[in-house]
Amino acid sequence: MVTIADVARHAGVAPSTVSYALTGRRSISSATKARVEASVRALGYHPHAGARSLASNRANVLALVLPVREGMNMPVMMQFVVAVANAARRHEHDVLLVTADQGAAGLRRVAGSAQVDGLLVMDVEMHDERVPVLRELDRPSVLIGFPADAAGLTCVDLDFAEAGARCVDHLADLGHSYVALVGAPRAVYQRDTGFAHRTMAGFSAAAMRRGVASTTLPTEPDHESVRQAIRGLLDRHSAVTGLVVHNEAALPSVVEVLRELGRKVPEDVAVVAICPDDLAGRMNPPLTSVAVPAEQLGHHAVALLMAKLDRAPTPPLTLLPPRLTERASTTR
Amino acid sequence: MVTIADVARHAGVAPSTVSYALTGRRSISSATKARVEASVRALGYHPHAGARSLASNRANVLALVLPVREGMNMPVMMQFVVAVANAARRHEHDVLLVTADQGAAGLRRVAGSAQVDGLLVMDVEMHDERVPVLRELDRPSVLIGFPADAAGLTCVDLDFAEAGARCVDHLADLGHSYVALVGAPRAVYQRDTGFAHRTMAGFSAAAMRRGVASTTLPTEPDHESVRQAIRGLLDRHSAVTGLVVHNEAALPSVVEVLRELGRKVPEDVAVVAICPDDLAGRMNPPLTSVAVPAEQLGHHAVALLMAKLDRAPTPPLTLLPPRLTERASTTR
DNA sequence: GACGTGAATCGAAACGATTCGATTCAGAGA
DNA sequence: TCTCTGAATCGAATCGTTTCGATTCACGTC
Repeated sequence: MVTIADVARHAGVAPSTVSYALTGRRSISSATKARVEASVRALGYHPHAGARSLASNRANVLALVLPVREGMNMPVMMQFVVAVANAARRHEHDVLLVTADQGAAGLRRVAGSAQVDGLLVMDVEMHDERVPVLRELDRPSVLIGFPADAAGLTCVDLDFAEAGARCVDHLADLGHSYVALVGAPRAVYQRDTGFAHRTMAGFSAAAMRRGVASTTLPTEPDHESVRQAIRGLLDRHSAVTGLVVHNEAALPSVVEVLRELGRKVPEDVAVVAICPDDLAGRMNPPLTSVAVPAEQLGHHAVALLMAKLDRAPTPPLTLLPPRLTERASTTR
Repeated sequence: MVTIADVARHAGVAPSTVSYALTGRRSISSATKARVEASVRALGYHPHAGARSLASNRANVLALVLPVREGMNMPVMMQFVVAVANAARRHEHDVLLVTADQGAAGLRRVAGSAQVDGLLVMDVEMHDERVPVLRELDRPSVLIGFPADAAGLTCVDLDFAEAGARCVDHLADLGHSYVALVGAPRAVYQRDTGFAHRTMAGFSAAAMRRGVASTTLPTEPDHESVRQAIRGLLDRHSAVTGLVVHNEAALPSVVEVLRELGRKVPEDVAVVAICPDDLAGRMNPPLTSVAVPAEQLGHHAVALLMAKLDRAPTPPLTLLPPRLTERASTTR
């Protein structure tokens, strides 16, 4: 293995000078710096991560705590993961995966062993068991999503309440007077997952505000369940002409079932989705949607965590404003 | 921070004794061991990962190199990731994420800095640029999937050739005499991704062997493309009565389009999918399928990597045998 | 009773970086 | 000429483990 001492010898300087030349923590003459960098390349030097973390008390690694639970949407999740990993790299950090089944012990382990400098927690529930653990840990963390009691935490999320409201507003603007929210699977609500609740709350509140009748139903993603749910919905609430779908996995089935039931989109039923933009655009017809900006959320979360690591002040709550894109599934 | 010296003091032994008691690398009397463990719990001691890796030359971390490319199926990918993470934990290892966009430099960095002990590489292409890098690295690695030239590498994968063949055999057994392979998006073939090629090869070879006419078509996942593809297929090859679908994302659309075209499944067209079991079972009708055993593959890959880390001999190539499950989309 | 043996434990030297004074040196100011 | 200053560099301590002899001790043997 090539060590910093080898580089120092090769460049004719002291090891500490190499360190300063590479980290930039003290001023080094540009001539020396260039010589050091040349030696680094010549020898193929990579600082030993363990030694570095031991000496500097920084691992340059973030933990990404990702639950994989029933009803979750994997493509969206994956977008997050990749966005986070890439954003972290841009800040000279790597990402260590911690799955939810490792539980509180997993969090304590990676934080306690100084394996990671900070934690990023995804898919936070209203009463999340991981939240108290995070509080007791001495490492900074950022939650993507937020719990009922967010005191003392840093959270980022899409403003789902506003997203739900924007959907209703859009439909109301188009003249619809009876709308339904086709939501996440029941399990997600039972877990009290924040984003699902907030969407629903925003949806209902906006309906009230706009004087639009509304109803909501949780939906399982398999085709048969969707069929029964939609059929039941249109039976019981025959005046419904606008659907807000907040369930990526069920989306194709919803559209198909409407067609099957002879309801044309958008003529008979308008559909607005809350999902990643590319998914909405690929549907047939392309769906008007409020984007879930996975990429942007991931970047933002990493940026906040970096700020906390630098002891910079950070806003406790960041809600990204929803953006609605009109496509063929709703028309004026 | 609680250090091993603190634990040693608390337990009344030398630091080295604590180390031996915890790692089990030398025999320690059970009385002492118990005392040390009690102290560890009492003080909440976690060994400092950096110090450990520096001293022992092992990081207890695996790199998971995951590309996220066009045409890839995220749910399957995610199953892999989670399976790998959990399997790694069972071997006392963590998982560091390396995304493909970090390229060869990323591999060199994590390996060169001793950040990881070994690498797991997913979605390997026939002529994968990462393969030469892996060869030059001094760390052991395991590929999930395999390249054209696998000499000197350790690879695990589902036996996709056999999977394709099993599908044809099943359809041939049912009396079908003209079958089609609805494959991955064109981009996947253009990249020379191994699994897609091998499925196609196995499919075609089996068709020859069984005296069954066959055709193949790459397929984009969006609904409209699927419709055109399937319609075109049934126009040009009107005698096709059996479909093998190796494209998770297109699956729902394929079934829907068949229905739309008035072809009943399984009466008019039999469908066999190559995809994760749960997905096949959730479709309407439930599809006969050859399972892509993500969980099993992930575990196996980790087990092999662990064996290599222990310098145990490992088979260079492992092909998991495909398992076909009959469901409602094909009938006798 | 001296001796060899093996199990249990100790002590100290790595491991490879960072970091904090200390040192050197050139140039400015008096 | 001497001192002062600040930039550039050096040297040594430090981080918290693991690991490799060395040491201790109890016990059985001759």
